[in-house]
Amino acid sequence: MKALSKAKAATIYQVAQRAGVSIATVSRALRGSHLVTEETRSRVQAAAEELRFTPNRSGRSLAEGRHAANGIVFPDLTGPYYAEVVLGYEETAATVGSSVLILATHGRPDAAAAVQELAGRVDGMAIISQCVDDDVVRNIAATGLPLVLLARDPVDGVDTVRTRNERTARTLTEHLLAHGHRSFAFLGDPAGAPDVAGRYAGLCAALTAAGRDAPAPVPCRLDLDGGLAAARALLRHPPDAVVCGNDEVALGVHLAAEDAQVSIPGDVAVTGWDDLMAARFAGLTTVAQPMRQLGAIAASWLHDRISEPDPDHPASPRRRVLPTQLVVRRSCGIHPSEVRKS
Amino acid sequence: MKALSKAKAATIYQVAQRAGVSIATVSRALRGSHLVTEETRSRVQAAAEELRFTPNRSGRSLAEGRHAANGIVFPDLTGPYYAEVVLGYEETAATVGSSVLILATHGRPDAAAAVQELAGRVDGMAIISQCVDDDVVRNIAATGLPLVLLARDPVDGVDTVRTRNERTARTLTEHLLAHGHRSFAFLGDPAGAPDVAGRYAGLCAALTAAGRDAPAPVPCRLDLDGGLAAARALLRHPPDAVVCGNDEVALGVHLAAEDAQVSIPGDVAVTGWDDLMAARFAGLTTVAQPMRQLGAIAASWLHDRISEPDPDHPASPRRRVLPTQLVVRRSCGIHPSEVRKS
DNA sequence: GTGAAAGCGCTAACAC
DNA sequence: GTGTTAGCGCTTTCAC
Repeated sequence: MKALSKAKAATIYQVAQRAGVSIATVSRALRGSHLVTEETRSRVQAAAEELRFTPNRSGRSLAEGRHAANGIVFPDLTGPYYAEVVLGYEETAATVGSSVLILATHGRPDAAAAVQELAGRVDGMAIISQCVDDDVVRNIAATGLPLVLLARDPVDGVDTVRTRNERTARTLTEHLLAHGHRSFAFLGDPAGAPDVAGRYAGLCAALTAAGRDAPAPVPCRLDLDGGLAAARALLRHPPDAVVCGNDEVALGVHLAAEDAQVSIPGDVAVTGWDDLMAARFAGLTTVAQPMRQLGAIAASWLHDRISEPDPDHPASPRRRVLPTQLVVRRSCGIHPSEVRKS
Repeated sequence: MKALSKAKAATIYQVAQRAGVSIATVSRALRGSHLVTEETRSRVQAAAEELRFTPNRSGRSLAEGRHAANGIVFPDLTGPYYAEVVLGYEETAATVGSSVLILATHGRPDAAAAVQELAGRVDGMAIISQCVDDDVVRNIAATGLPLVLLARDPVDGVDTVRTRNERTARTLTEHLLAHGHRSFAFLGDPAGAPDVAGRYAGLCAALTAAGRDAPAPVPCRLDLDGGLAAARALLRHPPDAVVCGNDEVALGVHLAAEDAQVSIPGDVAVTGWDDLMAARFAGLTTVAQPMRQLGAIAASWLHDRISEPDPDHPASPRRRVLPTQLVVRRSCGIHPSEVRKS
């Protein structure tokens, strides 16, 4: 038995030689074709194991004309939101035999190039939120590469999955109004993300319907620090209620309120969005959304597209809006005795 | 201008034909070689854009003999812990030009096969915790594929990065003893993860040093529900302090305590590990660890290995233990007035 | 049931 | 500066 080179991975040729067969037979044997005698198969398997042979995926992909891999692009993985979506995606992709490539854009200027390059290594790709421009999306879609947009405004003929924002934001606002809150602030930049835009729109719609003025949004980064910074200014003259673009912002407001000795919900009500684990422990009223499912649907739709019978006449684009749910906790001013567990 | 086929991605041959040059020139032009006139380059670029050409990565990888991609394997992505590690990994990998493939094992029985298959599509791979057996790790390492183990007991000659567990657990325990706590419980399965084992060992060491008996561990799943379930039984006769394998478990204990009307820290002290965002809002005493950095180091070491000058004589295996830090909040019994913000 | 050989899309010598 | 061509590792006809 020859010494194994530690540096170079074994190829199908070496396995073939060792087993005394042709590379075609090795390929067949290892992939479970029934066109091989059991005897040959076990000889091949033995050789493959001795050489620790792992088929080179590039070779295989090239020959098969597919990558058996999908990509997912998102702005970041901080905060549980994207992580959950990615996980739902991975889980479903795995069940249909696709590997998953991730790409975080981090707001990098060269994000477009990175996405393009990703497009060359996958059979399909999901894009979350506004991490790249519509132009980039259109270019890639025009390539024929299957695409699914998540939590993002639809583009031309591309599949899109979103969660319900506007309607639930209206419900949330009505709830706050019922609590007697009259003056409102909104933390988040509607222009920055379609989800935030929808939430702001819902707030405005409900306020207008109630005969009240809608506040101008207070743009801020969608994380703890963003909320903290925005709240510091805001809390000097607090409104009755601060509606935040997401939970992290709302939690930032919590921290700022603590610093400023402002009581929640005594002095000001606060709401978030996403229902992160931390929201539960902070007693934050928020909106739960099926993040995992968002990712799962993307992976599943992508798989459908990839295995479409006639790619020249693709099925018409799919759209779906997943329901979201108001989760009332104490931060919006509900009486302590009424606080629902969970 | 011919109609673009929507179904099939363009190849270098089509670009060459359209630009009236050879494929070699296309390759050179597009990759910024200086061996092309500017005039040719722009012709090629125009053709490439018209055809929306994206180089097929399989072809390229095969020719170059490298994938320009790294993998990372982890048990799950729920809870912020792994997500942070993965993000740190992605971030660093991106800066050195590697794409990232993720693989969640979910405790699947065929995890080994999935990891093997992953090994065939990457230039290197990081493995977090005990998501696959040592045998699998050894097999892959023997292949010559660069590997880094994270938060896992070392294997043979494989690079390993961990975070400090035992010593900080001792510090934590001493802190609890100083609070006057005398009876302890530990929630988590030391046999399930090396991190947990280290934390338990530290607890025991500190207790033994203080002349007290170490409690037997109470095995439980490392998530909210695991902690909740384990705590329900435990809280019927609560010890002075419950030391948990991680924050999620500790937060589960919080929920159980709330249900059972047991006060934290009045009736029982609780501590976690990881310093999740939720821990801050739950007032949980815990231990912070540099998860992001863990991932970043893995990616960087992998890159070093991959570009090692002489793969036949690899540098000796690297080991590193990252420091962790006790974060004292109110759940361990500190007086409210002393609670440190953060 | 097995082997020989033709690609898959690309890079990199090597010619010119 | 550009073209020709030989692979990279694999799958898959097509012969036998």
